[in-house]
Amino acid sequence: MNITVLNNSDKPIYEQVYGQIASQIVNGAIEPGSCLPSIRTVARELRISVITVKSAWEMLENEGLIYTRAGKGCFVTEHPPGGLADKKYELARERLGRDLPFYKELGISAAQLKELIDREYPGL
Amino acid sequence: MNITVLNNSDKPIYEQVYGQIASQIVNGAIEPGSCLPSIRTVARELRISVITVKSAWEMLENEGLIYTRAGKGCFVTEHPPGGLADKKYELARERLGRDLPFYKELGISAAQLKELIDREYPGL
Amino acid sequence: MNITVLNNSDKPIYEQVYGQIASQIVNGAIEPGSCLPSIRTVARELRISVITVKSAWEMLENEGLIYTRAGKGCFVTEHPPGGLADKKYELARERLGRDLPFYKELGISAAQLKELIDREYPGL
Amino acid sequence: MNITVLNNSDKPIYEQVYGQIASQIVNGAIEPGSCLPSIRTVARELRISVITVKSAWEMLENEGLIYTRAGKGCFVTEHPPGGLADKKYELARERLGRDLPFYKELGISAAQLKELIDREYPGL
DNA sequence: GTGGTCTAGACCACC
DNA sequence: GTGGTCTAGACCACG
Repeated sequence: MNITVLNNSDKPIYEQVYGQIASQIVNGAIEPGSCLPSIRTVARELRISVITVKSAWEMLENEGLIYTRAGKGCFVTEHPPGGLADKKYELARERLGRDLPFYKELGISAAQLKELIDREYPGL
Repeated sequence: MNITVLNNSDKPIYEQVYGQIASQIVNGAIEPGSCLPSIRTVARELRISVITVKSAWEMLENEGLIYTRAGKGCFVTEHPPGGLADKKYELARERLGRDLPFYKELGISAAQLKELIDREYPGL
Repeated sequence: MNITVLNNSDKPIYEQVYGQIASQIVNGAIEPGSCLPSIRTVARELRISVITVKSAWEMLENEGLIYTRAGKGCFVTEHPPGGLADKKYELARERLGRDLPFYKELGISAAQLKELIDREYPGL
Repeated sequence: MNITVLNNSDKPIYEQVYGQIASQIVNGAIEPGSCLPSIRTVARELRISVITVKSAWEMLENEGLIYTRAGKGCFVTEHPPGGLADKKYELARERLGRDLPFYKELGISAAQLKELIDREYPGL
């Protein structure tokens, strides 16, 4: 449960939090079935607003990655539809889908795009 | 000079307009040196505000894709620094750069990403 | 954070505001990393439109002198590319470059121009 | 009487024309007392509007560089107040005066400005 | 006719 | 509260 918030990022804070939690869930870094820390705890530790954390948690719930039990807390879904590995690809596919029209419009072919990835992806 | 505006898009209108014009310029669909239609004309045709069009035009000018002459109109830059082909890759690289951290965080490798592209890129 | 606006100036208001803020930033009069007053506050104090202030702020952002975070405010860039000292010379060089063709056309030599500066620069 | 008009200049056409004529007068390239070509002739040759040429001629007249005789034409002033050489410096001083506040505000000293000139003035 | 600037007023997302 | 976006309507300089 490591989260880092950058105030000078271009992404809103709630998306930063969402992204990091989501990644740790699909990567297995956070145990399926485990209980997430309360939004108030997270808010206090990251020194951000409770509402901001709540937004992130809501995104996770909408994605089916966690579920909420009133009065108990939020838990990582044990068996998300399709499994965790699929979730990972689903999130990536969704993101890629938003950009492909842009590349196509620009006249970038799949081959050229893959070339760009090789050049720009430093961490393999 | 084809532009389509979606009001229910998540992208602001001026960015939609910018993206479509920018693409047509770097693709050569719009002649270098030619005069763009006046912001008032475009605003009328797309049924949006003059200022919204102007925002898009300003982005194009900041990118060095067009230059504007008060009282005359806006013209496509003949020889942008680096050439049009470079501009095309520059725009794509910029976009890709915004997403790579996301994929890396998710645990998607370059190989997996390229696989995704092959599966999702219908127009080759 | 001192700004003075002259309505009868030949320069548009947003450029006046931009110039004064930019100078105070490159001079260190405004702390790097600090938060600028909100565009609404500045607009109220200077009795100008919010949008006019926003134009100035956008110029500052395009120059890389500030960055803005929606819902938080606008912040002075801590480490602009090249450093603040370079920014200072860059702005001066840019301005000078616009005038040199004029002096050359007039038949003023570099020596004569420097002579003029000595005579006209009261503050050394 | 050589004038070149650049459509893609950032300066308005009437200022381009004004500047070139003014320079040629203060440099002696145009004979004092001589008759300038008619605004219609100039407009035809430069393929610009008569009104545009008229604006330039009016600036010249306001500067005291030419005078108009209705029905006869426009003539270069033989003895402008202070002499032609002074006019040259006057124009330069005026231009410089507009920029010095900018440099001072930026924190650029006279010495630094002269340094910049040496570096940026290619034609001595 | 063109773009440049400025205005007041509105709704939205984020914190 | 903050900035982001969009609107309608106005006046100006330029050609």
